[in-house]
Amino acid sequence: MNLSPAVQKYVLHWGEMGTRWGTNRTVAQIQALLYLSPKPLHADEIVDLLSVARSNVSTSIRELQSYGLVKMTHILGDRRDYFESLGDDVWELFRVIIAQRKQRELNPTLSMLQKCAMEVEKEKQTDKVTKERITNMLNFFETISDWYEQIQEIPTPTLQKIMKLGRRITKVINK
Amino acid sequence: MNLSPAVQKYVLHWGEMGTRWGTNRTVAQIQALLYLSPKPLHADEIVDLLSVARSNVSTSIRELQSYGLVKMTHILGDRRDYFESLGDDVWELFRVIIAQRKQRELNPTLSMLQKCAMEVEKEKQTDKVTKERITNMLNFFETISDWYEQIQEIPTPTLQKIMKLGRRITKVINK
DNA sequence: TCTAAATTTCAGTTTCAACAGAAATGAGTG
DNA sequence: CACTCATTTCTGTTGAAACTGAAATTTAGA
Repeated sequence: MNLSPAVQKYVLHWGEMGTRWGTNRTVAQIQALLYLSPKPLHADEIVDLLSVARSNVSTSIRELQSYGLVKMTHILGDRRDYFESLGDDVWELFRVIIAQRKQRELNPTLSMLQKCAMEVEKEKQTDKVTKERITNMLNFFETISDWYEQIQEIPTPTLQKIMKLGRRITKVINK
Repeated sequence: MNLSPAVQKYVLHWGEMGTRWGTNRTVAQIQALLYLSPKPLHADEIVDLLSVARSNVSTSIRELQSYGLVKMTHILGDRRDYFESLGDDVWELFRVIIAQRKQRELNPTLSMLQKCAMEVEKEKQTDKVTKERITNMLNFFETISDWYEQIQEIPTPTLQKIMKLGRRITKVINK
């Protein structure tokens, strides 16, 4: 049981990048592996293919499931859990990632900014510029947060169109 | 020399989040501090305010400068370097961050995917589904990459409008 | 050119998350 | 209800990056 060179390259790279994307190597590798696999895999196959500890696979899969990136399936006459990735629509993956990022990278800051904006207003010694910048940042985070949420509801073909439009969107908007 | 409670909260939070945004705590804290400061600060002031080592400030500032987030200024009759953050337009900050992310989180994967897509075509033993998924992911990354680049060129007011529109953009697009 | 202030480089340490392996728990079968 | 296979939890280890403090370098002015 082993991986083709191209698949191996993909999985290893995905693992390395995983750290920059906010997860750890194993989680990213497993996601890559399941994404590329034409059939569901069970935990021991993953252990084999990636040479990581069984326990590590267990916790990583759990994380992926909690994100909604990986689903469990079963095979008749086999007690073991099998796993497969979302994959038929890459844009659906994108939405899941966006939701995750919002929750981990945006929401905490958003509520901090709200508190800070309140508090700083009462501070007489604080410079006007400082107050203004906190407000600006708050507005920015609110806008981005909303956008992240609305993205969720745009169906794939439309989303694709928007992205492909790129800056030509300017023409449409300014009408 | 000290920080008001609200500013302190902001800076500390920014530092914690920094790790999730792809930098380290000190870099993020300094960026926050300079963003909120109504006047440029020199290195020793930063050391004082954040209680970090002088050398740490030095390397962190360098990183921020390389991103284009922080500029150096001078004051007449003072040899020391003073630093200030971009801040008048939060959306300009956003563009810088986007450019950074593209370079670190997208470009490496984009070129990996291109290589993999080439290679995997030659692999006869590899499943059709696998090949397809690599291609899909490549297309996705190409689209997103383009989008990141085009975002750079959209002026702030337009960008703001687009974001505020959110999913109502659908109506405009589908015409 | 020399000196003192300012900055940067470097080597050692500290910190923290990722991971392995063992032990514990759970679940299906005879 | 025991036994076995599968999964999860827990604890200790490891490795990588962040950070400090000292030493080295650079820079501006006399």
